[in-house]
Amino acid sequence: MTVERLPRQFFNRPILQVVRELLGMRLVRLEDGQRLSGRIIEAEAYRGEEDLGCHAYHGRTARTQVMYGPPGHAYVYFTYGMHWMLNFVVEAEGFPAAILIRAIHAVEGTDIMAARRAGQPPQHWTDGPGKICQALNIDRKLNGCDLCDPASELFVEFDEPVPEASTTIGPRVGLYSVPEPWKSIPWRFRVETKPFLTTEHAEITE
DNA sequence: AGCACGATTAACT
DNA sequence: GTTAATCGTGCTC
Repeated sequence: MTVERLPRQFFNRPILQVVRELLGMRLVRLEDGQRLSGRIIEAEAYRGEEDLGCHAYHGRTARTQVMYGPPGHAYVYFTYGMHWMLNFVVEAEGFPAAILIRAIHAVEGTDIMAARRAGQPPQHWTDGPGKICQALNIDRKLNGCDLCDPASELFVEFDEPVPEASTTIGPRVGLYSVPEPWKSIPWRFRVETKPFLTTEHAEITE
């Protein structure tokens, strides 16, 4: 089966639609031809200069420049003095909007991820935005990376979409000092944890 | 040049 | 539930 990278057209649409459809898709990181990948199970939308939770509320700066660029690129930033965060730039060029990838379910290259997430059990390899970047070796070198360039080392492949009924929506995480309504606006999307299963079985399966 | 704070994590009580 | 770790960013002198 031939799997294709999601085209720029996919990212060049209203952000909430893109976030919703990203669930289940496969994030792929290539390192010397080695594939590290996982299905996206949680993501959040950050949209426009009015959104006080979005870095672009400062306007265009050296850091947020990528968010104003064309869709389908990676916006990778550093925070809390130690963690990298991976985002996808979406919507039209000139308008700042990005999707934070918060959690993936590891599929390929899990031995390498396990080594980088030393001491952590599988369920904690990639269940946070900083953890994903640690497991997949994503840092400032990938900021601005074109996800739609056939030669790029970071991209998204089509995989089985997640049914609407399996998606839960809620407020974004970690915006402690952001004023309302932005603090509570329901722009966080995640694949619902299946009930009646223990944590170690509550994962996406084919 | 200095400052406050952050789209977090891991370890602890 | 609480907290230390740690430094880039954008703002104010």
